[in-house]
Amino acid sequence: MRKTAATKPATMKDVAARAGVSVATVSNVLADRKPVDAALVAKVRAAAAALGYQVDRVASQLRSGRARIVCVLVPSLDNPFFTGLIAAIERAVRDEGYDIVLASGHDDDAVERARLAALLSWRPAGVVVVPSTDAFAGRDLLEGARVPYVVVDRVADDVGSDVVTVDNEGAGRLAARHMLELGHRNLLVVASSLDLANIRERVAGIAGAYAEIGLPRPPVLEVGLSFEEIDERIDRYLAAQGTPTGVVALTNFATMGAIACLNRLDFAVPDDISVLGFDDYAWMRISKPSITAIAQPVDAMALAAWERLRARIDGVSSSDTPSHPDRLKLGCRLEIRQSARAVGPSLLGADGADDVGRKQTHAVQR
Amino acid sequence: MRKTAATKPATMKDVAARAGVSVATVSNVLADRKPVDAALVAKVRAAAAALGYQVDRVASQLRSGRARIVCVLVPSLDNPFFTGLIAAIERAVRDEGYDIVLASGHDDDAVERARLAALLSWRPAGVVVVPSTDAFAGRDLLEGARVPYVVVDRVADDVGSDVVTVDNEGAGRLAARHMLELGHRNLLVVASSLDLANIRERVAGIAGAYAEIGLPRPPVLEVGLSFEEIDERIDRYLAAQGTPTGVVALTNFATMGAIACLNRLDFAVPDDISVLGFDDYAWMRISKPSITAIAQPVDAMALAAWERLRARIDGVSSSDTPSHPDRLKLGCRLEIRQSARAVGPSLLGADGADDVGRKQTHAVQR
DNA sequence: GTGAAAGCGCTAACAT
DNA sequence: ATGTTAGCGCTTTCAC
Repeated sequence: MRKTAATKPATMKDVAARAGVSVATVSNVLADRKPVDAALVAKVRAAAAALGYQVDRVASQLRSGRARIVCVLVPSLDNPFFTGLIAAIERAVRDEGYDIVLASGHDDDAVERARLAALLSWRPAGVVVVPSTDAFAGRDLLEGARVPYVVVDRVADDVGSDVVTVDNEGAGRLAARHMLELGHRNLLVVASSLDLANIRERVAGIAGAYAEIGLPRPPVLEVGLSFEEIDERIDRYLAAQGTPTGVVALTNFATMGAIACLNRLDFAVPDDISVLGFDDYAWMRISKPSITAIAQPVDAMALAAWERLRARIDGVSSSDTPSHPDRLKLGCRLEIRQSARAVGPSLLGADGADDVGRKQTHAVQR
Repeated sequence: MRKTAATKPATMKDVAARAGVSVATVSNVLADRKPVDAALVAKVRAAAAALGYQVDRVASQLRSGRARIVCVLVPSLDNPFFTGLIAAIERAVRDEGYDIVLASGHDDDAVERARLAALLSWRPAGVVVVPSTDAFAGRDLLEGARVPYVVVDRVADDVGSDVVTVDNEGAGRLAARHMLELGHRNLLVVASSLDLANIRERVAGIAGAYAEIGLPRPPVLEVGLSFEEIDERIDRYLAAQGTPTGVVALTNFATMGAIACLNRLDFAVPDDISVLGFDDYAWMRISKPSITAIAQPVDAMALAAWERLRARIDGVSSSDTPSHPDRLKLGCRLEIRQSARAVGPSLLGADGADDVGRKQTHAVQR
């Protein structure tokens, strides 16, 4: 049995013909735009259902100029932090009739630009972008397109666009103070790449916390993104510099890599060495030992980004003067578990002793 | 300083005017469709660059009838298996000029249908769908839309559409035979939900392997999807039925949940109890002990799905008679690590002793 | 409350 | 090789 040749999908005209009304009426009924006589509404609905008709959003967008597309561009789809962000954006957006067009910058400026150009050619209502590098190679495209957009997570300099980030310095400080409280003087900071501003801010937070109490800033080891690299760099560092009492890893990959390396070298965590990681995933809870970590407010970031974006989208269509760019900085949480233990008396004053299992930096909006 | 009101993006007409040519020529240059005089090409390119012009894909699609959209619908964006699939699909399609419109069925038939209807209204070139349940609530929409589509991973019955799955029964058999080789007579199978055909197939594979050598089929515990549930069900089972020598968990969530529960109950893995999990993620390698697991060929699945889809897309446009539906079944790999250990002599014949670290089921195409 | 008709930005057939 | 023009399916005036 041979399938019939691909029939074209039904159009509004088909529905109109079947219902015995004009296309304008069909449009008004299906979009619930103008009041239409109840009898006609029923006829139109019946005809549409019979034909399995769905409005062609492409034609709709072209004619109306109103897009129901939100583009999301992230540096990588292999990183659970970004896919978590996407999941949260999807939840926020889907009930408002928007669809997500997704792309990855593959951690590369050139790819980012190319993908962004492709995304923008859909003339989306707005875009959420996590730049692949501090260069933010796609910014000029975004500006040129005059589309509402919000930059999330990786924000290098203070430009005039809406921004949602985490309080990275506060997070670093939070991590450092926890380690100080546990008596760690001799800390190693493991960072993916110091080319990323958010990572540098985390480092700065740690350095600040140590400096505040007169301790030298802990050494920072830049380890890259592949597990092999991470393993090798840490291994070499330990061989050359000796073993610190604790490690703070500044990304989820760095956290995994550090633990993998320490396991391989047969260091016991936390007995031989303490580990404090970044990001909070299920495996960190079930891991043995469970991993003490700084949890980033992924859902809140996504929600805030969408809220801001929607405000801009609605603002534009109602010819509102857009308010000034919004810089939102969300606080992180410390999840105290088993991988970091005390190696001596607290190095903080008594005021640091609010150690009840979770701590939070302030959410700062300015 | 006040921004100027949102200027409309440049159109092809603008570019044509600036370059002193017709819109048709602009179109031909930018789409590289017809040969155009070099001098004009240069002028057009210059004008387009000056205006930062990008073709409006919405208008382009409406007019040409050719879409460069691939829709991807998965049951959940919080599951690394599905996000891994998405990542691989993105890599495959991006270089061919397609963009991905993404949606989640949220493990719910009704949501799946609704999201699919929304996706289809973009009139995509094709869609990749992982059904949320065996009911595959969206299938009729897909059929009605006469759009090329391929069903991935969760496939309940043998319908006439392209399908890419894993050899679930083979995977189950692979897992079971490994445990048998390690001498496990007393096994517990932990499944998320037996409402999913692929899970039932894995169970059947395990049961088959045990039956083949005259052993009773291992008990199967259905634990749901939340960690709390998993923990509670396993805890209760162990209390009531006693401790098996080994656990086989049939999804990544079940694997995590099982390990979490055993950790909480202070069972040592693998000394007190062996664990064999499903899916293969970085945390399983770094975990202590590292987790022996069945790895699914996520990238190969995505690639195969796209290849099939593209063939259909191209086939349709060249008025080819579509070939018969393709059912592709890919083999899984066993990653032998530390979480499953021998508890006695192998229960298999000597032919089962090919234990060199990795095993693979056959890739079957039919 | 309903319909006729214009036109969104582009592509493709046709004319030159 | 280049230009002119119709029209994709819809939304939106504007008549009625």
